[in-house]
This record gives sequence, structure tokens and C-alpha cells, in this order.
Amino acid sequence: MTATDSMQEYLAEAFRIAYYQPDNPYVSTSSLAEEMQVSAPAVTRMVQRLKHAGFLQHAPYRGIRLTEAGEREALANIRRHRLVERFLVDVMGFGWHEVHDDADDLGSVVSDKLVDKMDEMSGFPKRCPHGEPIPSADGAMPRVIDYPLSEVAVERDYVISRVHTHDAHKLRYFSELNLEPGKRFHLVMRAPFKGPLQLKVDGQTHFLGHELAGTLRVCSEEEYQLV
Amino acid sequence: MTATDSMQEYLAEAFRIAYYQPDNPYVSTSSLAEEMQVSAPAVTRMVQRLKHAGFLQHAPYRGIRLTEAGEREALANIRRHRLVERFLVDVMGFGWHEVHDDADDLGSVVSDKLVDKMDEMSGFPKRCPHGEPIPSADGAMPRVIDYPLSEVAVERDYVISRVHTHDAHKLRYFSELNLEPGKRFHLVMRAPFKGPLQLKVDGQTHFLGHELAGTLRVCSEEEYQLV
DNA sequence: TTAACAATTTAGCCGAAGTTAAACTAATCC
DNA sequence: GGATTAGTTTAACTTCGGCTAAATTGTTAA
Repeated sequence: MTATDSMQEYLAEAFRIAYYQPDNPYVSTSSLAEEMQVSAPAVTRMVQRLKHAGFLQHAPYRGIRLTEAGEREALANIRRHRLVERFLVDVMGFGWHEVHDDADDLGSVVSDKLVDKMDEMSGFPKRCPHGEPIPSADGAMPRVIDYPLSEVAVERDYVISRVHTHDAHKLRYFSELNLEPGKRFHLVMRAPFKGPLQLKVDGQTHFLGHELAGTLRVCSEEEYQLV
Repeated sequence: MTATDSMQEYLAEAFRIAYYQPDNPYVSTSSLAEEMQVSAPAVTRMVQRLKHAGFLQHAPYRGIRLTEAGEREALANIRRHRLVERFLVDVMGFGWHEVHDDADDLGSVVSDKLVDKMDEMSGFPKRCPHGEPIPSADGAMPRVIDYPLSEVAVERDYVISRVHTHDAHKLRYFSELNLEPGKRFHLVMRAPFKGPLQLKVDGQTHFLGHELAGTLRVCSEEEYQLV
């Protein structure tokens, strides 16, 4: 059985959610509903269709879990999506903070031929502009090593690994602060009780709220080079 | 009222058909059905929806005719489609004969922002890779001047203006013969009774059947420069 | 241990876009 | 001028993907 575009989107989103909660392999329908901007019943019905097609297992009232086939579909979609983003940024010159919506639209329709060409023209990138790893053509997905900025030790250097938000304003703000994936910076201090963080980027000092900092994931230079 | 993607496709196709029959402004539902690869009733119902939305007039059993609003929608779609084709050829390096399907898919989803960028990166082209004129952003569509190769005078020089087929094999064949839009050639002779044509391209002599020749539209160098 | 609440699923609805089969027009042909 | 035929339209059904409202389940708290 082959997945429709819509089915692939659900599978991809489920995979992304699972990737961000490495402890627990089950994805709740409500988290899917939220990410897909869709009602809960819509998810339940799609889940049933996907189960019948063999793309996932469903433990009612508990959650879902992709099968091998489901992961394959998901990774194909994610790869297309992230390579399109890279292409829009590297080749077409858009800002990394402004390409998500267009990439969403394009990601569902580009052919393999096109994706391969985009891959090539972007220099076979390893990560998308938000820092997420790009699955290989044969469906291997590296696991990146990084930590929420809001939880790492102070007075040390880090590299931005991933920026985990789709909020256009936040992305634009990070972009203005030069806080983008791959960027090196120094974490000066963090105020207690979920207080603001102070960091130094390109010699400039910035302050970030605790919550905002939580959407940035960071790691060491060496860890960044691993993927 | 704003048109869905699907509505725009129908409007665009209707416009293209009308453009190829300059004498008669009415487009039959069967021609639309054929071009859209869809059953006749599907067209009839869509036509009614489009009529209600004010995009066309419908004379039952006679045909349809786009309104101003309908032409606007159609031209926006055609512009997107043809600029995507140009981009795939000029920027991404695909062959002009192989981009139609991808362009079809992409044309329905690319945003204005993207189309404008593609326009710029392609050098603000005037025609798509098949030679069809590209509507301007404000919705003006030039009318090209050209004639079926099967009907023009022999022993003269011409330029390929448009290649009017979507058949992948024919396109590939034309491509192999170097017969692409903008190409200059000499029409040597034409055998009577719908016989083959002889022409000289780049010093090489080729023969084309009458029907195949009909899918090529040609004009003088000066006429080609007009659009 | 039961009551309340939150999450999930079921039931029944809608609209878009497709299909086939049957009915209807318009036009042509003898 | 009426019968045949080609082209259109209507009717009735399908699938997909969304929705709201109602029922159900699992968990938590009194």
C-alpha cells in the first residue's frame, strides 16, 4: 500500500514528535492534532487509516507508534521537506527564518528527481536551516546530540544546534541576534528561578528569557560536527 | 470570491485552449475534459461552480468564456507555471523537454514571493521553455505571432516559436534534433498530400512527418523578437 | 472508591473533486 | 422532416479530509 500526501504528512509529524521525546516511543493523538492544526477526531480517523495500511500500531487511548514502513514514508517526507528548505536558503537566498511555510508547501509535491538536484545544488547538506538532521536517501536518520540552552552549565562556550520553533516572530528575533544553527557563543550566566540567561554572540551581549532559551538546543563544537 | 487551486487549474486550461483558437472565444467542455484528463461531468460541475463564483459565462451545450476575473485567475496560474518551468531549466539545469510534469506540480503551490525570486533568477524571461509567452505580474498576456510549420512557405528561414505538445517522446525527439524555441532553421521543401517536410538545422538535414510538423509553430526572426 | 476531569474515540455531518450510467440537446444525414 | 449520433448535462454514488457534538475511557483527587 502506498501513502497519500496527507498520510505522509501525518507520519512525518508523528516521527518528528517521537524524535523530540527519545524516552517514550508513543505519540499521543492530541500532540499530533496540535502540530497538524487539526481536530482530535481528524487524527483518530487518519490513525485508523494508517493502521489499516500498516504504517503504525495503535494502542487505543494510549498512543501510536510507527512501523518500519511508516518510518520509511515519514523519512522520505522529512527529507524532501528539509532539503527544500536548504535549497531555498542556500541557492535561492532566502533567510533561514522565513522559509518554513514555503518549504511545507513544496515539500509535499517535489519529485525525487528534483529533490536529488536540490540536494546536489545545496552541496549535500547534513542539516536543515533550523539545524534538524536530514535523513539520507536510503532512510537513515542521524540522532543529534544537544541540550536545551535553558539547562546547560554556565560560563562555557556552545554552538547552536537546533532552533525548535516555527513561530515566525521568534525565528526572526533569533535571526536578528545572529543566533542560528552552527553559531558559536558563550553562555555567561543564568538567573535562578527560571530567570533570564545572558550570553555573548560575536562580542555582543544578549539576554534571553528562560522559555525562549528552551527553544534553542545547543552542544559543544565537537558534538555539532558529529552529524 | 477567491478561487481554489483546482478552480485556477480549470481556468488556466480554458485560457490556454482559447489562446490557441483566436477566432472563437468559446471553449467546449469536452476540450477542457480532455486537457484536464477528467470526465465530462466533472467539467460540467466545475463550470457551474466557476460560473457561480463569477469566473466565467456558460452557454449550456455551447461552451464557456472567461470573465475578467476568470482571466485574472487564469493568468496568475499560467504565470506561475511558466516561470517555474523557466527556473527548472535555466537555474536548475533540467532539459526543456522534461520539466512539464514537475512544473505542473510546483506551479500550483509556489507563493508569489517564490515566483518573483524565480523570475529574477531566470533573468525575467519573456517565454517559457516551450515558447509560450509568460504573462506579466499585472496580468498582461502578449499575443505571439506564429504559424504551424506544416503550413508556411518553403525555401525560407524560420525560427521555432512554440512547441505545442506535452508528449514526452515527441519533446525528447525535438530536443535531440535541436529543434527548440528560438532555434533558426531553413525549411527546404514539403512533399504534397500531407507528406514529410525537409529542413536544415545547424547544417544537418532532417525530415518530419506532416502531423509532427503541425505541433511546431514558427515565425520570422523579427516576429520572434516581438515578444 | 467513587466522582470529576481530561483525553480519546465514535457518530454523523459537510464540501471538494472525482466516477459511471442515464437523460437530454443540437446538429446532421437520408 | 424525422432518426441517428455526438456532445452535454443531470443523477446518484465514492473517497478524502475536515468539522462538531456526544459517548467513552483512564487517571487523579477527595
